[in-house]
Amino acid sequence: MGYNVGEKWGERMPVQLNECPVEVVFTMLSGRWKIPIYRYLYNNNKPVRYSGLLRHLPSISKKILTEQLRELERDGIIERKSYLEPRPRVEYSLTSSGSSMIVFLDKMSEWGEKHILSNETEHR
Amino acid sequence: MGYNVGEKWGERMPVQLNECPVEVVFTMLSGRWKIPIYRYLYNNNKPVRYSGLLRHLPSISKKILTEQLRELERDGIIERKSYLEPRPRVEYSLTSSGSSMIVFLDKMSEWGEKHILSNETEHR
DNA sequence: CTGTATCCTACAAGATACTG
DNA sequence: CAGTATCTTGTAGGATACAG
Repeated sequence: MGYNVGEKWGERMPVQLNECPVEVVFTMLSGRWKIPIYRYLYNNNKPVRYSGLLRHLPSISKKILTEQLRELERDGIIERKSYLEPRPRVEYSLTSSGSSMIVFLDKMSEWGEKHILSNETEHR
Repeated sequence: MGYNVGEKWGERMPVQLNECPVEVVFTMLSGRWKIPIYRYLYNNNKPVRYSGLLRHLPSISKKILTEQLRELERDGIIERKSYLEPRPRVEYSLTSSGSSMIVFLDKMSEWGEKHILSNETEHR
């Protein structure tokens, strides 16, 4: 954890070198809908269509969905496959790199389950 | 990972139940300076003064520093101790709960080291 | 030294309409 | 079906001045 302090956290730009990997990974996943999208793809465990995502995420707009998908794709977390067949469709799925994020996401979830509740009760 | 989709991601509010822990933990740590602050406290391994943080984080303003510290404190990640002695000072340190975040932060860092570079080379 | 109080700005996110 | 193109808005983050 001995990295320089980056000047542009949260900026959704392609990754720079010499940044703290934790900050970089955080940035990759920060976006109102990225974790929900990840969860949906992960749980489904098979490619999901654009319209499927739209249906599953009740209050997202198309513009935002496309934006977040493009960023996830750019960062190598998801994969986009377009089929122009009879009825055109686009399918999204996690890349192997994306799937491997589950290692720390699981740990995060565990930490959360253990500490979020104790906060709640502590504070009232 | 079978949680409902929260409506208020990124909102820096006290934690609600029934949310995805991953999203909650993400929210706890999202803030331009939270990871840098965490890193500084973690690496120092002993209480750090407000002015020390201010000096270490070159381009942060006092308002923002105080804000982020208050949120980290509210979420049980750091601890604030104020001494009114001859020369008043305030010291911040990680709580044990905060320190235990290192478990997933290390995994995140590992993932980052492995995948960020391969992205870079891939894309040029 | 350790903060508040104001004011300001940039940008992520959303609403809505249009398109290949 | 799977997107763009515009326009609007809320809010995180910052600059600066003042205060206990």
